[in-house]
Amino acid sequence: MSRLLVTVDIVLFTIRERVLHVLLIRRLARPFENRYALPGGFVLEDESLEAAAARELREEAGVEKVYLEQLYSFGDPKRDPRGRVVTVAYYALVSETQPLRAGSDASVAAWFPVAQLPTLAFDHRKIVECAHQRIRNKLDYTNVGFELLPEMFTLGDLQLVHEAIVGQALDKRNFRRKITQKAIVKPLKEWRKTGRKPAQLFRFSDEVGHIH
Amino acid sequence: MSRLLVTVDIVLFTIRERVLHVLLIRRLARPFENRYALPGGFVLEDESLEAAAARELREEAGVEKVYLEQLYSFGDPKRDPRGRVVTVAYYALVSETQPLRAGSDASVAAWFPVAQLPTLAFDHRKIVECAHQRIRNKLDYTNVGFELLPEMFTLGDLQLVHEAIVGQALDKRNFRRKITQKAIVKPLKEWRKTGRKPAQLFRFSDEVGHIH
DNA sequence: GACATAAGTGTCTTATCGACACCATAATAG
DNA sequence: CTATTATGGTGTCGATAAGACACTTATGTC
Repeated sequence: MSRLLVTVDIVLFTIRERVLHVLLIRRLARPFENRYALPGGFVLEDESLEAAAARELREEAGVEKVYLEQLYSFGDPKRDPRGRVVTVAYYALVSETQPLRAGSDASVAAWFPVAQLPTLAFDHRKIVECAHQRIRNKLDYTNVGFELLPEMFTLGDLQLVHEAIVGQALDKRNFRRKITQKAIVKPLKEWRKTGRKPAQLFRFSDEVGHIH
Repeated sequence: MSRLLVTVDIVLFTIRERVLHVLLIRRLARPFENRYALPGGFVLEDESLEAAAARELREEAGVEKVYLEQLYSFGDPKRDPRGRVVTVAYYALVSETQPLRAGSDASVAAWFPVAQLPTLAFDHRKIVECAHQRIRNKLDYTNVGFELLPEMFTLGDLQLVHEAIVGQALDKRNFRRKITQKAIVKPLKEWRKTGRKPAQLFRFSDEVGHIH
């Protein structure tokens, strides 16, 4: 009946320049000094795991109100050289347009393409890979794709999100067919006029509700 | 940076009499004295989470060598009236023929149909429902169905397992087509002679490997 | 030998998924 | 102003998967 250190670590995804990125934080303390690691920290005595994850996201990444979901718990006794630490990993999704609050120490937090990560501290690489796999799997049967977009988006935007997550190009017509016939998206009467030909805007059809 | 109590709880499934059952243990101590609860216990300082789950299964249920997979972690600060306890839940699957070792205190451990559970201690009902949903979802695209069967089984057996998990009858011909064309099952040259017409025996085709 | 029980087998229809090519519209470059 | 370029938007065909559906066969029991 021993007490253990319990942390949460969060894999925060976003899409920048059509590429899936993860937020990493440069460690200033030992162990793994100067290595990049996931945002995270200890769970306090009276907060839920999810609340801890949300708080760490706020404190370390300056991010508020994100889609947040539990990923997996990692408890190998040797995963932290300092001693026994169990971590409950979460993943989170933010749209590119929702900027990180500058409150976080910008010099240490940075976005990395998920396909080109630096060497990470602890077992964080494994955690990132686990999270990436999870959102790839959930792309088809849940709403995770929408969480990486602003409220209004074009079908082109949505396709780019899917392509960034699965890491390969998709057929435009097949993609649009699948999305529209699932009726999880609601066409608006507005068109985006930027760029080339105006594109119709859509929003997530909240009548369906969020599926996890 | 507070230390927290960390437990593992295990939802152990089996199929008895064509119905999905869960193993529960009657609590002898407070809180929830005399209520049924999931087998589980504290994680020791130097064992992994999975090792803790396997150990508790051995100690409390007398079960060895089962399919064991992490389910979810529950960390509501109020989930245990004694104080803060984070639990990492696992689910496990055993075949009906693999008997529980009598070593466990048989008077307190008992199987309950998952559809007719007694009132459970803590948040264990939620954990069982979460596990049930998980294996239902995984039935189609993983091997969980086989883990509830002995090494050799008939397609009729396998169909009964699927029916017990999804809770409804399946069409025999469609089921057999799906199973056989996925080639995840290997026909043997043996027939089971019990019952009525002899039925061909199969085994899980381990060439495919286990898919989680 | 009649009956009860589970094993085993095929077709048709429908839905889904992937492959595939062209025109339209607006901004920008020359 | 017109040529270029980038993105938006659209339909068909074939393959595959999935669901609905009924009868015959082998064995044990009464």
